Amino acid sequence: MEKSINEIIKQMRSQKYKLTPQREKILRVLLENKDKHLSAEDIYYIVKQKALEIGLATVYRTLELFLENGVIRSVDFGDGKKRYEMGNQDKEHHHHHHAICLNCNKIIEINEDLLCELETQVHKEYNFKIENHEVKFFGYCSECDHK
Amino acid sequence: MEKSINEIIKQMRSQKYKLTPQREKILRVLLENKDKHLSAEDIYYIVKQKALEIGLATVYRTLELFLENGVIRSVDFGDGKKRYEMGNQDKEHHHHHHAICLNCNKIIEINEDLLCELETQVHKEYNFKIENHEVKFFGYCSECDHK
DNA sequence: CTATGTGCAAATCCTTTGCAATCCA
DNA sequence: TGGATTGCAAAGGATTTGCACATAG
Repeated sequence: MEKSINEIIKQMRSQKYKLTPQREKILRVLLENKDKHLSAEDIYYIVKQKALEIGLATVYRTLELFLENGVIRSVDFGDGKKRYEMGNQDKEHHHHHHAICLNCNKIIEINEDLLCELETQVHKEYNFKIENHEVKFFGYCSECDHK
Repeated sequence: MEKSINEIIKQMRSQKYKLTPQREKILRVLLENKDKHLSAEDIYYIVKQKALEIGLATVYRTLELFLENGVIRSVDFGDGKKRYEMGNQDKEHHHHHHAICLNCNKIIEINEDLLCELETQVHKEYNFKIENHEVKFFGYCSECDHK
């Protein structure tokens, strides 16, 4: 279940963070675009459009803050910029995968928790022809686990 | 089976490409560092060290060339720069996965063709504690497949 | 009030590009 | 020779940082 904006705001307040109009607006933009994978610049322009003066640096700093607090997560589609979406990266939370079209750059969200059902599955369910896949595991190696 | 340097050189020659000392040196550096995941800058310095004057732009241009011809592939560990290694990205070829330590940034190569055996497997075999994994599929969606 | 947060501009980092000089085939 | 390739320096795009001013709590 996704956290509501109020829960997140409460969470922020309870820490040493201030709830500025900029932060709240960025949060709302992210919430209103759960399906979009916005870049920092995307967010910057959307917020400005909504009649709030804001600097690009503030957007970056706020996203960094949200990232550190598990409010959002970042995804990298290899196009040179990071994108952001609601939700944290914890293992407990739902992971969804992305299929990126090499031709039209469309990003298809694949809600499939098991990685087991490999190319065949993806191909069947989404009619997406896989040319290449990339897997990254983030975590701690045996030497660092105990630190 | 990996192509030998001679095969690759032959392959380059057979096309419209010229075999310059810079290109050959870069190729050798890549061949000699199969396990390293070098960035363009890494390669630049290694080549210079080997007593060959070269420009960083040439390194980038050569890597681009090799990439287009399937001589090398690029990997992105999310640290802001691309890294390169021998081998192409074809589905027919062997894929290996990377486990990236969040603490020491060590990159562990996981030679496992089946993705099925998920976290449990990786944890058992490499003693790597996964906090997060990311999967990317590159290919063509149903709308683009036929083009 | 005062630590925190903001906007702006400058700085950084990686990568690409323009161009005249150079080199391989 | 002549088109491909190089090195340099400048340009580019994304992100970060320094700093004086503004503001939430």
